[in-house]
Amino acid sequence: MVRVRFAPSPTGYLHIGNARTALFNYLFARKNSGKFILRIENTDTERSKKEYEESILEDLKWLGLSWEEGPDVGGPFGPYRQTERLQLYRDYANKLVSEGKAYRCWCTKEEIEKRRSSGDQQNSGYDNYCRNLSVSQISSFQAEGRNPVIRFRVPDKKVVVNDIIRGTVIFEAGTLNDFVIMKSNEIPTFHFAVVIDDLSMQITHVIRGEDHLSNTPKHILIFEALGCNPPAFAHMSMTLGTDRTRLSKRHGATSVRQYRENGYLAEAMFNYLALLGWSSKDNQEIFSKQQLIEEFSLQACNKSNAIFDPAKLLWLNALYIRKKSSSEIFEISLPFLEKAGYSKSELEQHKKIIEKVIDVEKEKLKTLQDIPERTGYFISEDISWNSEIEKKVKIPEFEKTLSEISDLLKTIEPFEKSVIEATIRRFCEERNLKCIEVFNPLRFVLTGQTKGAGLFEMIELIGKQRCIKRIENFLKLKTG
RNA sequence: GCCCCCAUCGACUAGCGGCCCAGGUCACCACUCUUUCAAGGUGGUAGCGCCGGUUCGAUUCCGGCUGGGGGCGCCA
Repeated sequence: MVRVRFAPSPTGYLHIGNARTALFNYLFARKNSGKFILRIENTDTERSKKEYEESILEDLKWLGLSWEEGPDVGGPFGPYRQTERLQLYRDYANKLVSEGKAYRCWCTKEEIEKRRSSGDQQNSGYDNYCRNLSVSQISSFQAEGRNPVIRFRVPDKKVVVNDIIRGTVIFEAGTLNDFVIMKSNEIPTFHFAVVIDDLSMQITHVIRGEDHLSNTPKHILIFEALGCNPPAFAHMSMTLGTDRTRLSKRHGATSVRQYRENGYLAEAMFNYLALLGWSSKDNQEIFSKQQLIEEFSLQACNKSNAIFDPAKLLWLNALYIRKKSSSEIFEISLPFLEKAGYSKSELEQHKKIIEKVIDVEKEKLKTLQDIPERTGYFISEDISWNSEIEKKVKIPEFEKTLSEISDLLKTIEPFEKSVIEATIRRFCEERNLKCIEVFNPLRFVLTGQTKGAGLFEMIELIGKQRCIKRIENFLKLKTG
């Protein structure tokens, strides 16, 4: 039984790169009919926040990922929050100490740094100072009231990582320093907690970012010291920003929360993230979740880092918007409409018309955020005209033509797209006017915009009375 | 300083010794469709980092170099 986990640390919103890691774990679990487990790694008590944990869970769910075991749903290997498992880590740590595989170290940060900078070797980090302390040294440290950390006694040997994505990677453990597994506050470090948790939660495959590849020997060494076989490892390529450095705030939006708030669809994000560092045999680009699950494999993962390209995400987003029905889009765009100032009741009241508008405007939408400005002139009673844009559409004697069209509109019955179009086209013909010279300015007068859906469907949706009123208002404005 | 990973168009990638004077997608450009804006259609610009091997033959295999990324925390 395949068991994989995603183990975020709740120190911020769900990052795009982490979301991709979560996604790959999820796909692998589903593909292999295994379990996907969510574990909260909150041993950094300084930076971990409950709000972040909640937001990460929300965003994962929004993305469309679901888990069988986790802090919210429980499970047979819980608890799933590391701060609730402290006794477990302490027990294992003490076991290692009693077996001589780990030891207490009383050095302060300053002492370590001092010895490092004064030493002749360029070697960085801890110098294994407390490895073999005498009983008297230990008791004198204790007498000083120092709180020790527990360090792992790193053996001098080769450690082989058989990585599913990268193949065999060999490390010389002798180049590692004895690293801390328990902090002086008796909270485990990441390296120790992951191993104990992956072990006790019976994780079979550890799928994580390449930034952990260099740390993997430490983890394997701990598994071995505990007399256990390590899980299989798969280190995915990293997600970088457009300048090839780590994706960070400098690159704009980096959390899935931000994309969600900017009007991106979960399906688009899901699909896009899957394409980063993975590809199907035939280079297919558009996948449903189900197809992705069927096609996914770790072997097909690319070894080189991938740059997050917002432009391609945007393209996919527009594509997924076009694929959705207008009632679906209406539902998910409600928060955006409300944010633009429409009340819930107002939106409910105009539901039918907004859906029609979405139908007509759908193919122009890039994000859900575009919806308010695209639908505003259908909902509002009155509109205003931007004088800058107006300059583009001026034509001579337009006022006169406009009032004639207004009169014409009054006579149209039924007020439907095809009838309106036929009437106005006939009008242009009779006056010997080029259609385009009439259509564009008319669009501007009626909507305040120079872009939008087909002119006649817009006129129909705006409605006879409002069209006439808008023309009147416009003429009033022009003639003083 | 030490250790590890990676290297095909601007970006994501296909390629697993000859089918490749390198294919697809996004972006970009042009044309087309068109009442606007899009979407769509057609076409185009653009890439195997460098140097040595191996081989009849290297994008593909090996080595070095260079470049990029990562790790070496009482952060995860």
